[in-house]
Amino acid sequence: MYLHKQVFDAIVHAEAAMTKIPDGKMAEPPTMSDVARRAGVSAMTVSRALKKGSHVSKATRERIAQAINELGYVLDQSAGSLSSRRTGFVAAIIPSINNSNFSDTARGITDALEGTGLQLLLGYTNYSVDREEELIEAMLKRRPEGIILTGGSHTPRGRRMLEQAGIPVIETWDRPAQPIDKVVGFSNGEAMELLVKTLAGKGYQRFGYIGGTTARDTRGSQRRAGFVRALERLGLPSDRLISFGVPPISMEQGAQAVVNMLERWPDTQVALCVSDLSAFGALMECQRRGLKVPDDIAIAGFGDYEIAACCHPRMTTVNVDCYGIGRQAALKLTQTIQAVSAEPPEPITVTGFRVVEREST
Amino acid sequence: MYLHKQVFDAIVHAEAAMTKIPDGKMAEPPTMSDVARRAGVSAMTVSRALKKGSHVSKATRERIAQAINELGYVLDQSAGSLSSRRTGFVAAIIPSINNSNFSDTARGITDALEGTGLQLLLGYTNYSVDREEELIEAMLKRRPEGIILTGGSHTPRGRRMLEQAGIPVIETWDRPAQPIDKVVGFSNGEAMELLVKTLAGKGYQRFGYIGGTTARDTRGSQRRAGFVRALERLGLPSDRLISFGVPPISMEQGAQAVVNMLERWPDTQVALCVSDLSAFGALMECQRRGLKVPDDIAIAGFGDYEIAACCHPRMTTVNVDCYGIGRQAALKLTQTIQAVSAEPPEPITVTGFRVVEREST
DNA sequence: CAGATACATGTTATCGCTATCATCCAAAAG
DNA sequence: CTTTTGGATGATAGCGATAACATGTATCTG
Repeated sequence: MYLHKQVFDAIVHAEAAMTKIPDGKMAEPPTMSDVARRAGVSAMTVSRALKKGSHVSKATRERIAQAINELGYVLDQSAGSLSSRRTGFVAAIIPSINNSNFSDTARGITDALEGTGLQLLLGYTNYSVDREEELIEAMLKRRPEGIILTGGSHTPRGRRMLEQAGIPVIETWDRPAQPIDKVVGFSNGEAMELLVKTLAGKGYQRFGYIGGTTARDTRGSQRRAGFVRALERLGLPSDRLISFGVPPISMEQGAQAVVNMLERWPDTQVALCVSDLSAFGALMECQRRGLKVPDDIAIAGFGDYEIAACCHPRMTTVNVDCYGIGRQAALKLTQTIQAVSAEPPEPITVTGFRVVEREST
Repeated sequence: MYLHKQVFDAIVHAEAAMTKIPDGKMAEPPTMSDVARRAGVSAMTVSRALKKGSHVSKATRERIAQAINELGYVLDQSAGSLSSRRTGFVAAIIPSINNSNFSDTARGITDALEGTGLQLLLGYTNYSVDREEELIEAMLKRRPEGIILTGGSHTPRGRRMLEQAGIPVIETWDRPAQPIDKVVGFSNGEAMELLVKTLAGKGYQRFGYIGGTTARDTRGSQRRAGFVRALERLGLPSDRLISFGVPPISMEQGAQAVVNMLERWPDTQVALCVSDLSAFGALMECQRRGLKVPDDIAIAGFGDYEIAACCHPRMTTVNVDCYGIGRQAALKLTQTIQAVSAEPPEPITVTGFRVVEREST
């Protein structure tokens, strides 16, 4: 294409990487036929040589390898996919790649995909369902063989596209009331409830909660709801709720929120935070103000980030096995794809969580 | 009669996308021709209707939109790419997505790509050049329109593939001696030198350095080299070097390393760390041991992560504008791609850095 | 009102690869 | 010595879209 070629030419000129053809025009990147011609075989044989497990004689294979090397040929997988109807990748959409539990999930997916011939294509939404819809469409246009999503909230159109895509869909990190297809997740509400109960068991009575505004982050909202529910069951006050900023709320926002909380309810005994990051911000701010944690105020987070195990005092939190969620999601995906004769996997996998008690409570 | 069959087929298609047809096979997803038939136009017109800026009458456009909706059609971009020679995505390869400066760079890229019609495809290497080579090949097989890399160290084969790919290549976060193509980066060595000089100016004399083993993380090695160089110039001892673990070294490793350092050189005045994460680990460990920071020992990091601004005491570090690197890299990429008549961009952009002095030194 | 101009649409020929079937040949089997 | 077998290879026909050109119609220009 014209545009493409210009760019190509410019670079070739700059790098002198490609050879000039007599008439002065630059060479297009080589195709499989070029390789075939040079190796004295048919294109089909080159295709076979590039695919493991097909019958190509050793001699031919070597000649082809040499031709590929000389030409600097790289297979065009898009063309291959079109023909074979297999694109060789799966899509995963997570809210954020930065400083978040979800990147561990992404690692889990990558690791589980290792050796399956499937590659991960990652997208992130910044916690926006609209952005998610865009991403779903962009991914689907490239025909992934499966798709892994975070959470169970999608736009109606996004949901519809997923339902009609004809590929396995795995929703993670949540337990949607109406799953699209398969699920690997846990109840964020229950996890937070467990934390509240555990701390109540240690004698705490006046709980506060710090999180973002509820609209965007559904998992955050569920944690907050779990907080309220648990306290109501225990007959303890559940109205000390600080909503501070747009999710994901940052360390700095956690710091501001805890100040806010202590102004409104100075006798709060323990502050639970929507994530370890805001909890950390709160923890540092308390120290800055000369408050002793946990003696003057206890603090707990959610997610068991590295920071929770490493800060001082070390922080109580809830571990939700982010990496395992990714692994299991990818596993379920590949099992579904390969479920030709084999049993299809369970539609729903509930992953575990556990409270990690440390020094901050 | 004929019409009947069309409608029937179409309905079967639409419904079968989510269910199974009687014979148990999954329905094929609808193609552009299916849409065209249903809308009573040619495939080409459907293609036009899906592309902005092409002339399709309002009435036709609406009929097509309806057909698309009824069939749940999603454009197959791989097929389109093959024909148009434009895949509509750029590849970026970063060392790590987890808790790192590089995810900010990724954000910068995404943001700068907004509205260009180009999508980001992200891969991460876990700091392994071999993994990088694999990723380069995997990406190139999908024919990106450009590729953004972190750093200037690649395997010979990886480098060769990049040179011959015929697309713009941007190396970032570094100033390679022999760039492949374009560069957006800074000298990690100089940045660390500046930090040393700044702190020496405050009176510190006995500097220690904490980093990972030098083999993998080239940027880490460069920072370390800058550390040594700066001290030599100042005539100060530069032998207090702790290499602890495989990069990227974690918070926990930073904690262990600082202990190690204080055992070997108890009179160290300031510990510089390869990143804010290890610096944070060191900071917390010092507090745990009752050391006052910065009075007993000063600590500085590198990268200006959120944690540096939020921890207590707030941490001195070097800000290197990660987000800006991503933005500028993506900008340079799109400029190069679109350099039809316009000037091609400068081959090398040097990004700035600055020391952020806070309470920990 | 002829010719120019712009828009609306269709037809045809690929894009680069792989599925499929056909062919050839040598080694094994009967 | 014929038949069988299976490995090695080639020829052909798409995969689903778009570029490029062709055609037809409406609107404008002088």
